[in-house]
Amino acid sequence: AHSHIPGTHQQHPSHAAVPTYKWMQVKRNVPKPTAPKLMIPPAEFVNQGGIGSPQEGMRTPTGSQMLANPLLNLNNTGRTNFTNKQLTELEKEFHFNKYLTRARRIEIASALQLNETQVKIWFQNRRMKQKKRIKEGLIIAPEVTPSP
Amino acid sequence: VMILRSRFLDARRKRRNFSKQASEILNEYFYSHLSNPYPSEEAKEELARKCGITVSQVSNWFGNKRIRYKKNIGKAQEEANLYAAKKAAAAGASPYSMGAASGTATP
DNA sequence: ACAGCCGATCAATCATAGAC
DNA sequence: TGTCTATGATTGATCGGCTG
Repeated sequence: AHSHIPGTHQQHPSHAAVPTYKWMQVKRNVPKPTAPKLMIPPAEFVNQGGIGSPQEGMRTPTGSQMLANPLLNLNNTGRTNFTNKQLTELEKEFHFNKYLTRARRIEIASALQLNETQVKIWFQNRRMKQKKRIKEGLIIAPEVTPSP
Repeated sequence: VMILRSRFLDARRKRRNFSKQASEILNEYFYSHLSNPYPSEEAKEELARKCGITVSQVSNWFGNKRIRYKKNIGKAQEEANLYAAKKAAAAGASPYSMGAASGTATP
């Protein structure tokens, strides 16, 4: 987003080299604070007794949220750390529908404690991910109901 | 413990560094288009072919390269720039450098 | 007007290969 | 043989453009 007509304006003459073009100065907007987040340490809610259900798609990003107590969020940045449970549910829903209806989105968001936007974005990213995989030859057929 | 599980699913993350030659090609393109290091889909396909990697990998490479270049600026980047610029100039007509955007002007 | 989608990219992070 | 750095991949979220 950003690169218009290239090679047109350097920030400064800079005798030597390394001009510093605008793409180098692109700064994305702060990732949003994401939900107010209640700071109530639910204490022993860490998770039901042990690995009750490691889930199919267990994904443990070391350290970060693996012991995720704050079943939701982030540290300081706007990047949300989805829990395994959330990802598992989203994945399950995706398998059912590649696209969400407004109503469904609200249900999911509510059930998983996420914003509607986060759910929406997750599905968008998930679709792109699948497209990429199919393109790379992996993964099975597209399986699109060829609607007659 | 659970970390073990990570490999289970994240197994794909078994990466392998690209060949020296592939990196050379990618860097050459990057520095010879430093003013706008955003190869088109077609350019990516060609780079992928020449490097023997996938288009996605080319995209990942440029994405990482751009971000990491910014994170420095005025570092070894300067050096690498000269290196690549020179090399590109020498190579002259073969690889890329065609009309397209601009040209790196060569001030 | 407008929200959702696409395609590309960003930015932070993960996990490992390779340098030392 | 371990430690530290370079690097490829992943992913929640943003940017600009297009569309119903």
